[in-house]
Amino acid sequence: MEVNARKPKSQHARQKILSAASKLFLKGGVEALNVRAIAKQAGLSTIGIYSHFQGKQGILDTLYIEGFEHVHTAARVAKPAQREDVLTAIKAYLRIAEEYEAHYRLIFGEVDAAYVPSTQAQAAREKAFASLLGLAEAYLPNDATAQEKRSFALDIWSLVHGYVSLAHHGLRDDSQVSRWQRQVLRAVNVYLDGHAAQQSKPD
Amino acid sequence: MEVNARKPKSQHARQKILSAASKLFLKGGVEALNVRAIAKQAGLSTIGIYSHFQGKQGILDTLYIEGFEHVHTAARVAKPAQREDVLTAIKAYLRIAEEYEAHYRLIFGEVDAAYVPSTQAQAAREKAFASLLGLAEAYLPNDATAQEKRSFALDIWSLVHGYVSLAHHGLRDDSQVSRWQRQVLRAVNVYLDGHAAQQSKPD
DNA sequence: TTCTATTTTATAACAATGTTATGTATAAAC
DNA sequence: GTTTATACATAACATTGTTATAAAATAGAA
Repeated sequence: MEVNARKPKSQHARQKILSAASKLFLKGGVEALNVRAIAKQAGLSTIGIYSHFQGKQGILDTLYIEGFEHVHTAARVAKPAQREDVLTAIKAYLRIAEEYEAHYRLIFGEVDAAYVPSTQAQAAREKAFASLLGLAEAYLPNDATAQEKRSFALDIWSLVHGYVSLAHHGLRDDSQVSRWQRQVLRAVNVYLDGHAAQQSKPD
Repeated sequence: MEVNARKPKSQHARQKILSAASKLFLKGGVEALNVRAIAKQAGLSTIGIYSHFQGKQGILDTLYIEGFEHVHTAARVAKPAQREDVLTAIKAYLRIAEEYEAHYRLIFGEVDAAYVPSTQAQAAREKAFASLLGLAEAYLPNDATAQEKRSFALDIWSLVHGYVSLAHHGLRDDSQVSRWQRQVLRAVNVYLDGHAAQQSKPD
């Protein structure tokens, strides 16, 4: 009676644990993620977290990777990109920051000062940044240097992430999310205006 | 033999505890702040943390207030302010973010997801933001609306804080602090160019 | 100064949470 | 089928914030 024989039974446990952790995380953030709660939600004991994920760190790393994968997805654009495409990517980014708030807080360290992402988790971050570089490449002129692309990507990311972070820490008044997003997009437009003015007058 | 009779004796203990906590915090960040370590550093038992500070939360709140007081100090400028003055304030902000990194991480939540600043601590944040509004007011034309000032302050703060936050989370390559700071200032200049262009063409 | 009330204090115990240890069960390899 | 490796439940451990208890110290009133 081996039903679903393609996946070893232990992978069922791994999936159960990850599914339980994700459910708790999406609903209650990282505070809801303690090994006893995860084990209970999965209908198992805590030891599986250690055998399958090497402990709580492994759970957090998995979620961290998911978080940056969302960022990666949002930032991807096709070449060439106009201003509207940049703004569309930023809207997607902001949507993810809202919809996956727990992930967002995890990837930007609002978790526990002791959490240090694993090497693999850090690779997910690099991949997400690479997609932002892709956005810069698609938007900037073909003769833009690597340094210019990098600077552009960092500028945009700083501005947008800065807004998200300030919102997380009490600097957003009671305005609606959509209004805050319009603020972000307006700020990015101001930046893009300044950037365009620089491009049109070579030093 | 009441030497230093102006300060009740219990205030000596309070000061000892705060001094011990600050010393640990500045050196080891929030991870170094556990009640047993603080008590040991102060040469007392842990109970004083509860009677004088109502627990660890009180210690964190006190340090959080210090953090935003540093921000407040950096952002203060005299009226009227030119671009150079804005850049000077940003440099001061970046210096503080570097020199008081533990404070900076505390005020932006890189501590423990369960830490929620007290009402008094949140007031320190509002005061710091008020000084950024003052910066906006000093820089913008006299007929700028409150909304314009607020937007400007948030834009600048988002951009600068965004850069600091990205640096905290692995997005700063191995470049020197001063080079990163030049990046921030360049980005702010791009933004200010865009902003100036908007000011000179009313919609 | 004495007495009373309040606050502070050291110490032990408790609660929560990540982790490890132990022995058993299951899965994989031969 | 036997042996080896992995997964598992459970209990115990280690750490850290907090509370409980009793005693000491301080502050305020008479």
